[in-house]
Amino acid sequence: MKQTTLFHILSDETRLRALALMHNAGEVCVCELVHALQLSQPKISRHMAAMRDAGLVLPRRDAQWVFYAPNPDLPDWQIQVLQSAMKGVKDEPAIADDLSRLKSMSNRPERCAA
Amino acid sequence: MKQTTLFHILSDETRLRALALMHNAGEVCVCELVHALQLSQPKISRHMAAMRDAGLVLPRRDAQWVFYAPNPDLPDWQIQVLQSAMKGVKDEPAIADDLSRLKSMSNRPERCAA
DNA sequence: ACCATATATGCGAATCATCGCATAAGCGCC
DNA sequence: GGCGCTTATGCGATGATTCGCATATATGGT
Repeated sequence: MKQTTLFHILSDETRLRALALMHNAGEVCVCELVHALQLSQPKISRHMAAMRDAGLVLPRRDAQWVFYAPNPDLPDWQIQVLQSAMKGVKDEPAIADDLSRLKSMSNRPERCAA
Repeated sequence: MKQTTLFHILSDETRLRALALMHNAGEVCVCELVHALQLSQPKISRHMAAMRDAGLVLPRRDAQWVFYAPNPDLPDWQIQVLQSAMKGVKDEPAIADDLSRLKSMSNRPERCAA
């Protein structure tokens, strides 16, 4: 992956919020993101596709759901960029709201074993 | 500065190369960047303006030259992102070429005391 | 005042990113 | 096969980014 690609991914608020949610809650599926971030399903799906194509997140299909999780096998410098980015957003109220909406979501899909 | 602003700045190859040159050589002026990166002067000037407006670099005017240097007073997470970004580019041949062109540049302006 | 060097910017063209909407595709269940 | 739920994508519109070119501005020297 080109260096600029990682930074381009991180330069969008929706993708940053989705990443923060994944790093806090582990695996999340698209419908959880839609609920927590309060955005349209196509919008979430496209942004997740961008991150998947860049290799930043890994998809796992489970029945009708697709769960996305941070890719743990990135080069060191990319892991460090992501960690620092998470530090940079961890005190944002919007991020806390996203997480709290996720936790209070009813109908969260059951996880089966990865 | 919004989190996304930093990443947007880093998502451009020209700005990354300019940052790498500054982090390796300290202060550099626009004409040095033009020579080292082999790009047009207006292009360099605009990219430096973007980084200056974002607070990432600090300008210092010295006679007809403007020297830019990395801003050392950024929030921790931003410093860490920048350091990781520099790790990510340090092995790129293009970056090494930029630095070598800078070192072999004749007519480099004299630095006066900051 | 004039000129040379260095840097910044106004402007229009071309390119790229993002979005909403509709719709397709994948999966389980009956 | 048909239905419901979930996710992905084709398409056109809109807005942002980047660029080249010309030109303005700033500084120092003669």
